[in-house]
Amino acid sequence: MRESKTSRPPRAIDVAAAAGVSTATVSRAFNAPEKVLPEVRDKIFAVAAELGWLPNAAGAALASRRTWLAGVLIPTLDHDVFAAQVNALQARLSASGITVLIGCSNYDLDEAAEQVKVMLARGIEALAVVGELQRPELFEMISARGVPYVVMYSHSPQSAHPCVGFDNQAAFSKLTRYLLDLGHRNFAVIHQPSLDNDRVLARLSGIRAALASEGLALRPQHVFEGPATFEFGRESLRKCIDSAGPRPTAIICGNDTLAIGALIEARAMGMDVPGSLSITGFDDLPIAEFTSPPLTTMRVDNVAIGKAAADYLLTRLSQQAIVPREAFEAELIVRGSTGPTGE
Amino acid sequence: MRESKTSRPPRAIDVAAAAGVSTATVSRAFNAPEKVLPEVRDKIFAVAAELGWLPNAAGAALASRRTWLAGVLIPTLDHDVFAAQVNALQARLSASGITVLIGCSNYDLDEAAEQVKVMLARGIEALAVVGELQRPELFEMISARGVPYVVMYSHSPQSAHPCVGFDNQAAFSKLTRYLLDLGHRNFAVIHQPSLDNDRVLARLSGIRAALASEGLALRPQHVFEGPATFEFGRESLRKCIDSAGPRPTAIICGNDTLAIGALIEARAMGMDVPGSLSITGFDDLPIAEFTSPPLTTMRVDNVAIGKAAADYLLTRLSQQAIVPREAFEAELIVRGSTGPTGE
DNA sequence: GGACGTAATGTAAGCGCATACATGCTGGCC
DNA sequence: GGCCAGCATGTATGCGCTTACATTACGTCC
Repeated sequence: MRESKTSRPPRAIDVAAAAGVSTATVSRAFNAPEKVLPEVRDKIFAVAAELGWLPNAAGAALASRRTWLAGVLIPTLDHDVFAAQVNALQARLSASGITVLIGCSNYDLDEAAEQVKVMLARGIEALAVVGELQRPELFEMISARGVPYVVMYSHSPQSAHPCVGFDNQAAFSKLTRYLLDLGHRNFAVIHQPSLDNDRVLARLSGIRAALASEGLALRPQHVFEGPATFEFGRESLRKCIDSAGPRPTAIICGNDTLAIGALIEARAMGMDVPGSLSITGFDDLPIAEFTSPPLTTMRVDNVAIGKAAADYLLTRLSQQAIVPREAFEAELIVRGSTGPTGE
Repeated sequence: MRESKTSRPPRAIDVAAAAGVSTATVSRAFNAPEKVLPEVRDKIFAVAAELGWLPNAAGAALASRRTWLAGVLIPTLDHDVFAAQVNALQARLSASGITVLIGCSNYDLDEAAEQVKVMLARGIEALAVVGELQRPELFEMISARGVPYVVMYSHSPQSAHPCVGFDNQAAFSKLTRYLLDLGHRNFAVIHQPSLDNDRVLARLSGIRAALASEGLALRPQHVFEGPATFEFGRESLRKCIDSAGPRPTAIICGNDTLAIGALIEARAMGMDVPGSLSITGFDDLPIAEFTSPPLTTMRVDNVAIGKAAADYLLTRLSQQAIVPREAFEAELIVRGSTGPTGE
């Protein structure tokens, strides 16, 4: 491990010289140990450790045409849902010797395409991307290079892409159905920005579809779109309650953060939840269990999705077989924030 | 962008041929545009786009001896604090054309050293690492290669490493001091696993130091170490209250999750917070403002830390000047979960 | 005992680029 | 008008590794 700060890092040829072998043998000792005599191998390992040699990945990639790199493209790391998926995916791929490049698009499609371009230049051999609503050139680029990919988190039956996720539309239809069955007929929705976001769009259409099956619809003044923060949830709840006309008895929120914000504000306004107002979330954040009342929400196993996406890519990397797409289901978690209409 | 799936990706020489120039000019068009005649440059760009050529990073790295890669080593992405730091750091470095490799150690020092080894093999030119409690070989490896690094998140005055973070010990001393000034004399602590974790260790010693200055100490039965979950917070609070002997009037928690767990349980047990029990957290999670009562906690600007770490590395990368270490301060946020002792 | 298979290692080419150096060309200046 | 500066581009080498192929040594089998 000795090596002066000024000199360049040792190369395979240095190890070879010190061990009295050729660079080919050094390479084999690390990449195909069984092809090298145990004593020679041990000598090489000892010398490499002594010199602090690490095989230069760029050289290896160039010569072997393998980078052992994969990419994952998500909107942001600043969201438990994506962080959990990436964490699981990375753990899995890392165990197979694959380094993962994480790209964040910040919900910007052009940025997403740009990130993929950078990743491809780096030589990723597989890619997982959140959301299937992307610039067409994004999929074109990876297809042109024959890089296997998978769409994570969302899963729509008619999707043109392999995907590992759940059906956002079906999930919100189920949730809405649950509320309809409770007797609710007046709904409000508080949701995240929908621009370029297929998950949010699918959720909204799931709600509308379920309502339509009962001949119901959302009033424009009862749909609130804004940042996924507690504050926006609170503010929207207030506007919703204060607005003229028939007051909603059920509020469907795009995620738990918005729902908890709404819940907090409803309680602050002295409203009876679920007596006179039902509120639902999505994600089942750990805190959802502990709000008062506990939040009715839906749970998705993000760790499983990350693992499944990794497994899918690993399979595609090792063989040509087409693996069936994997559908997860969002599970409805009924807690205390929802109940029958008071009427 | 045409290119069959079977053929290998185009190379610079293909672009050169199609544009009627040499590979040197293609390289210059992308890396030193001002050295190429505008019309030639445009032709090259057009051809490159047409062919879908992306410069192979491995080849570029080998030839230029620059990888434009940096690494960041964190315990896990599954924690808002680290995710926020990484997100900010990555955004900053990405804007400078640097790709960041994210390594997660899962709080395991050997795994951390292994990750750094992999990163060095990939050719990272800079490294940010959370926590200064690491295997010595970790720092030896990066020093041997002359790779600039910075310790993120923690910052202790006597540290041997450049660091961008705050003084965990001082922060918890300040917090404890605040409670002491409120009249508290009986304390309990609920904290995360301290093994190999300098942040947690420093926090504990900050608490003990402040108490010692008043001749006080923590009773072993009032110190709870376990996973940073709501559940462990609840469970510990219950044990704490049910335990024999003098009951603590203030509970210092290692982070907000534990504190909120404790708060929930205290309220469930019918205790008056802060009337008969004060509870503090750390991190100032968004939800901390909305618990009942709102949680007294401490805030650290993780986004700023991530940015500052990136800036430090960027500076070290561009010049040799030693940049002074940057000290952040944890800000005390007094809310409703703390108050004077009831006595 | 000689031919041959096999295992261990060496030799050398080349992966896709960047860049030092060479070349050619234009224009300005005395 | 000749010379030279300076610009645009080309030529060719090598970055550090892997791997096809060559070589060597050895054991085996008839």
